[in-house]
Amino acid sequence: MSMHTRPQPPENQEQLLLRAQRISGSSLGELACLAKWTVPPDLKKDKGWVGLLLEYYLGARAGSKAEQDFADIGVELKTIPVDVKGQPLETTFVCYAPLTRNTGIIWENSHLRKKLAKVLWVPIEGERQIPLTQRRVGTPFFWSPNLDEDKALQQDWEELMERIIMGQINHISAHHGEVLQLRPKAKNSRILTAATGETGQPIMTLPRGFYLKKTFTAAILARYFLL
DNA sequence: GGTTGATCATCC
DNA sequence: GGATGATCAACC
Repeated sequence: MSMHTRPQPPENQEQLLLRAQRISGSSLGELACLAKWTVPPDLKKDKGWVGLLLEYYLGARAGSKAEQDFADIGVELKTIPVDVKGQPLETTFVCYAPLTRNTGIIWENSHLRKKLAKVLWVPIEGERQIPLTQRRVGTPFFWSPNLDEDKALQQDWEELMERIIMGQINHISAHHGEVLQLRPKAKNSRILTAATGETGQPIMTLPRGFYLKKTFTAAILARYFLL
């Protein structure tokens, strides 16, 4: 890598993949330097820093609120921290779970399915023993759920949504679900959002997000890299 | 507060 | 050691 300027949004999927391939093998310190970004000492107070740096290099619109990072070309970007064996070190956040006005939503039209329809996975070395500047970008690849993966996601999503709609939100833990988890997603545990209680009454509860379990993303990575 | 980007750190 | 519940920051 030499000179760098922030790219425009990619015009097509091939261009996006080429950009990601071009920075694979680079260290985060190298990329940050070229972009004139300051590298934080660690991710304790900058948990999204790596994702934002990749967004910058790939031309994602900063602070995008669209359904996907690259809505025009139908792609969601996910960086995923991996260990030396290529195993995921963290679960993967997908989207918030709708806790109200959710009775008409079906799997086929769900936000989660839309987001996961096509993902550009970018593995990044994520072990804490590796200084942030020295962590390297891995090989990027496109993924779309195969039939089995789609069915597994659908089953968990429908089961979790059913519980939410039935007022069981405060009885759902991250143990529910085979490939998906429902877990808190908020600035802190004092944040509240509207939901439905056990007798159908309005309640306030912690916002929840859907996360992909590590076993699920590990299989995706294995399917690609062992192919 | 809601949504984007996620990882931290305590508890099992 | 790993997963669950908690948390951090920017933008709106």
